Amino acid sequence: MARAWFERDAPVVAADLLGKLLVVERDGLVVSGRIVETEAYTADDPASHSFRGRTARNAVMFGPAGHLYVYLSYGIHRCANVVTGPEGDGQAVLLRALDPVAGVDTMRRRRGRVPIADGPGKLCQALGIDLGDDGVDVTGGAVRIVDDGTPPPAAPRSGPRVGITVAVDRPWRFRTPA
DNA sequence: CATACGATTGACT
DNA sequence: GTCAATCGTATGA
Repeated sequence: MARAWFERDAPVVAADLLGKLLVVERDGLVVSGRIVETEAYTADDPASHSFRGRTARNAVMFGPAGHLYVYLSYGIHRCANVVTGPEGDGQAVLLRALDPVAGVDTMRRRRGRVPIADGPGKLCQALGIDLGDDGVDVTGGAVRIVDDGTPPPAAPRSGPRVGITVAVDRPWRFRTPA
């Protein structure tokens, strides 16, 4: 995807990401999956890491769109986001779940025989995304988001975000219907 | 400097 | 359904 595609507002990109492929190429292994669940976060959103301004951790969120924002969650898991919107805005889309497409055997090995990625932590584990990937460009390169021609669902399911207790009036969780 | 807590997951009752 | 794991970060003294 081109940079401009990511420069739109987070809720728009979040819905449009459904159906796209997330590809991770590393150590000669290619692993990919189709994105089926996302969540949008903006700077005026109390639930967003960017809400209280730029810090060392969320610096990438305030950088140019189309880059990966990876952080450690609960001291154990990693969560991957794609930065969206104008540079300096602090918007991002959390990649919550995807359906395995390629490299299923690799995903199975990383995930302990279960090649599913139905949660942000599991997704990163299956694809091998870690904190070293914070800030990488996903418009091309080892970690990238590509369009294989599959259109986003016409009627994505949306609702309140998971694990969020504030701003529940923003239905910014998007999911591909089963 | 001290401390409370989280955009989660998996194991256990 | 309940709960511990585990540590970087944000926040306050």
